[in-house]
Amino acid sequence: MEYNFNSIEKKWQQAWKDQQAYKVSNDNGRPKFYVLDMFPYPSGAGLHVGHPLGYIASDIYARYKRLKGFNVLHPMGYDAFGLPAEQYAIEHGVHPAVSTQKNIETFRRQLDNIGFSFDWSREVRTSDPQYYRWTQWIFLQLFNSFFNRNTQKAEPIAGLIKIFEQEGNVHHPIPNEKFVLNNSQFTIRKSQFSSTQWASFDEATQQTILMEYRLAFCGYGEVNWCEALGTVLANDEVVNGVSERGGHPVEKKKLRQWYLRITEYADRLLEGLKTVDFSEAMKEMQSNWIGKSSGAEITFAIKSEQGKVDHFTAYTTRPDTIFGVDFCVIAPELDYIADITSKEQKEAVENYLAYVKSRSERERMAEKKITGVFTGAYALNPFDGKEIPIWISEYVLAGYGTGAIMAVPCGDERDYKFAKHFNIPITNIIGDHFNGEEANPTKDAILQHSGFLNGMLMRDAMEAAIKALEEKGVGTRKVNYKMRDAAFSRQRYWGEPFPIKWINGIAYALNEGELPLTLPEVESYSPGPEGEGPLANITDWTARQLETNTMPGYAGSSWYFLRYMDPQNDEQFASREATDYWNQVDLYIGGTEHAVGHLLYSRMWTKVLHDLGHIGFDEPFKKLVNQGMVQGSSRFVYRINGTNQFVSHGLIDANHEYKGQLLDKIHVDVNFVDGVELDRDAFKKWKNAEFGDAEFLLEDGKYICGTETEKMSKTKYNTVNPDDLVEKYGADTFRMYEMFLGPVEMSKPWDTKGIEGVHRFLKKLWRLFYKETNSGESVWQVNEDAATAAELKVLHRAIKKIEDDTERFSFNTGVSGFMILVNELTDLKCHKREILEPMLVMLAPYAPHIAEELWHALGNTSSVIDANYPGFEEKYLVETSKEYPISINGKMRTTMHISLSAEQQEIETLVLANDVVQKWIDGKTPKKIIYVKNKMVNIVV
RNA sequence: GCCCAGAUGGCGGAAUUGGUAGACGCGCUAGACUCAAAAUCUGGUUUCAGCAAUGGAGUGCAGGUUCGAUUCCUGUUCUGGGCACCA
Repeated sequence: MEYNFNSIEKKWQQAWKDQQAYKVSNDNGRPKFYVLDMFPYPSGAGLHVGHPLGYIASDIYARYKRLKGFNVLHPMGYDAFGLPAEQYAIEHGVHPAVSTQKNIETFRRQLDNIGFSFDWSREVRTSDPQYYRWTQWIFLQLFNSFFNRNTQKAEPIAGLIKIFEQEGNVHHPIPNEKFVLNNSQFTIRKSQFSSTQWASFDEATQQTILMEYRLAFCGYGEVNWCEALGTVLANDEVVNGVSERGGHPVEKKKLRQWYLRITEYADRLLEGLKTVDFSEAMKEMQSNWIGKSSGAEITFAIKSEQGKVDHFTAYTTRPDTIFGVDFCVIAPELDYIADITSKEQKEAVENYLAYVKSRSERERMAEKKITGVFTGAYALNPFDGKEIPIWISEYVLAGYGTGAIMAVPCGDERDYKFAKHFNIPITNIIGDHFNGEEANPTKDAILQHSGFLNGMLMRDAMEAAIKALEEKGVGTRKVNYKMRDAAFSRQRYWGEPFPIKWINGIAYALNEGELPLTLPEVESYSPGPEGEGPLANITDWTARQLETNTMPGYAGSSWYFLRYMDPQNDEQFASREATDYWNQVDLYIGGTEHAVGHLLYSRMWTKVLHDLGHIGFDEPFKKLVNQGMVQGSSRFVYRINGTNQFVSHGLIDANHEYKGQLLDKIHVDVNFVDGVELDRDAFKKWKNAEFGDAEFLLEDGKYICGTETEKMSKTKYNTVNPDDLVEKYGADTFRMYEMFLGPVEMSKPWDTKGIEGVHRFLKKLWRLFYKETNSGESVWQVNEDAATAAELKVLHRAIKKIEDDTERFSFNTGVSGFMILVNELTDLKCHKREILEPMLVMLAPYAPHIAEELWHALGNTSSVIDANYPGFEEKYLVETSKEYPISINGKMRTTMHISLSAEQQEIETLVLANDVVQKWIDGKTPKKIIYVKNKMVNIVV
């Protein structure tokens, strides 16, 4: 028998499928373990070698846990709604459902090649009506709930209505402080209303107010509008002012949009991070995104010519610096600017506002010039009445805090630069801490020139200042967040329809019985009128007054981990029994790119479902592992400009030329390159029209390519298809090699070269079972002899090492562990069942096919994947006698055989009895003898 | 600019709590088998000096703590990632 991996792998993949070997039941008496991969968006490009990295790691862990006696849930599915399929539909007229189905089939075929242990009976697809029915249902839960700030959790909106009927909203103020209700009958101060007022409101007014509380709500707001994509994007989908997908420009636009009131969960999302096992980097990304800061809002009286506006409010995190305020700055978008501008400054202000308007978001972010204009008005310092000029500048953002700041140039770098630029005098309140050259944001200075705060340490003065502000009624303690409510609608076709009906401008939820509201067929995927989605083109849809937006890509992915627990349930999104049993995802593997998108949204949805009593846990993922990116290792050829001559990399001059001639640097398909040496014939055939007559200037008879590490992509010809590697080396080799590349978390460039080594290892392992004779035959050579102590030692050490490595996700050293084991057994000429059988069980998570094949060859009838993971015995791990290094004062002198069973005391005796040691320490009594971790004995004289 | 992570042979990377740095693999190299090549197997492979035994240096750079530092501390350089007018 040769190691014919292709037939072995096909055979066992089929067998596992036939036996439904990976089908898992909800509760089979064993402890549960939930291993989840971030499900893929099935793109048309198929898998490259980077995609399976995380899947292989999770598969190894899932299989390992199964062997360890756990009931393991390890499902897979598809994030099937999304922009690319729709874009493809617009360009090629193919229905997104059709292209998505085709892409899924490709993905599935590629995944199956690698031998994963997914329970495919639990597959979910977010675009399946039986799935998105429950996405819509959860949306209705969000729509029909509000966040009760007093209990800090989501509660049904029906309860809020009862409260309004009894006491108005005194104890439940409208979350948006800027909200103003225009009602002809009542003037509502600070958006507060009584029970009688509530009762007198008409339906429209009541619904408008309720909309201000709903966790999924509709409102007008500035959104990130992408003209090229014809849709709105969430903040995390915009990178540097352009869309994450496609890199199209994004502008601010006011539109009616659906939102998730995720800001209400800011604190709990932050708190929850303490209870989960995510990397520090990941936690930090999330908490930066939430961006909690605490400080105070301070009201400044305004002294202006017109006198129309008598005060404004600024937000600061440093109320202790109140006496260092030398000017105030308000955002150009604020509506009261015209009312405070003086006659003299009117023209300058108007010019400035026009200038700001002319600048795009992108320019503003890219340039960061210091610009601004004086309004002619003054703010009065609430404590000493000092007149403070009020400026307008684009560096103050309207959307954060109050859109107005108090500027303290000696303590804040931006304020300092602004003051210098406009020659505003600077007050120094921190003495020597301020050198006049740059601002110093310290909190450890003693305050000066600060009225009643003089002599106080800044960190202590914060509290004192807030107290004083509150006592005077000119300020309050205030917490702010950078995070905004998440835009939750898209003017697109390929997404979940909202289960919402509009009647007289009021949004009403559909009944649960009307779900799923299925996506209708459309004739064209182009946008509807006035920035609306394609659904607005359908007469029947609009006649039914249905919402024409669809949900964004992250809707379906915010809860899919729950559906896997009970995927066929058509009564509920998942039974409480199932969610109680499977509970949190014990191990979640995926990339960091979802740090502030998917991971935050799914955490929020989980919390809402928990608050409403639908599930019993409020964090979805117990442990998160971020796999690193696999980068492409690109190869280049260099053509002399204007010729068909290609110059080998080593012949190129330091200034990237060849004998003074310019070179074109051309990406070449990495699959034609062996290491760095180009397969010249394959290269010519590749693009025959262009390179067919290529001539090569060689070095040592070879054409050497240039290399660079870049992102893996088709256009750079640096993608490697796993199918090809599986075909050539087998899935087991491919799996182990992906792991062998390095730690799962680390990003690394793909290099196919080393795969031979792993393949050689598997062949060597095979030869422990089958001996190749000189005549070319293979003979079964496993015997039933009892293992020797040396062999058992080798085995048990390997069990311990590989188990440890697997537990701590160090799969690369785990693979090394197998290599060492096989090398040692080969050296020992050990072909004993007693040793080889447990080895196969350990191997099964890493290389399941070969393990299964040899397991059956040993005469086992049941599958290796149902075996028990071997345990190790301590006694085989302990060295009975070992060569110990002995050092005197840290300087190593010799080695000695010492019995390890001896206690530390006995070792001292042994050491001191040794003549050589006695000579070294020259008859002196050692001060101490340090016995270090079974490794070294050090004598300090 | 701010925050985080990292830097180890020709290469990918090991060293789990401070204890003989360089496991394992690639590559290179010598040898075996072969008419030959491929495949396979065996040995060598941090570097400098030496025929060798052996000795010196060595984990980005400069210091420190320690009998002993890749590991801990301070400073510094570079690389990767994240955030970026959030007051």
